Amino acid sequence: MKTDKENFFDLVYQVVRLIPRGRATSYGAIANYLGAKSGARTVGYAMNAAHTMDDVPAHRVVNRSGMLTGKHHFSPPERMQEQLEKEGIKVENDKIMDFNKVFWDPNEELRLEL
DNA sequence: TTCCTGACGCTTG
DNA sequence: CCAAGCGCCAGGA
Repeated sequence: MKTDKENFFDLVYQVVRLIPRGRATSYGAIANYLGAKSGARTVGYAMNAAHTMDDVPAHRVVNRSGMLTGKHHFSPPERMQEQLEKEGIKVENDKIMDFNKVFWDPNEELRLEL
């Protein structure tokens, strides 16, 4: 019997998978999109579980400042920045440059299910 | 069952 | 403008 909590995690994975290449979003944006505006931390926790999923580009998810706070959780921490730069996202000092440009807000781009 | 920690975010000083 | 504190949800000991 699955609980609603598991559903929340699954929703997070789906949203992250929908992030287009060369774009990035924040934990709070995803949480807000799922209705848990205060559950940004929970989103990050879901990403931790997503670490086992190759279909979930967790490297495209950063905090609201665009800082690669979760890079330390990648296999090699540098993998996250490397992936982002490979997609065209400029990263410097563990932070995404022009985050306002690469920012991908599900509420603005995916406002179809709500 | 209770306490602590954590890939965050917002408000207040 | 910069720094610190509180609140949120979930999992592990």
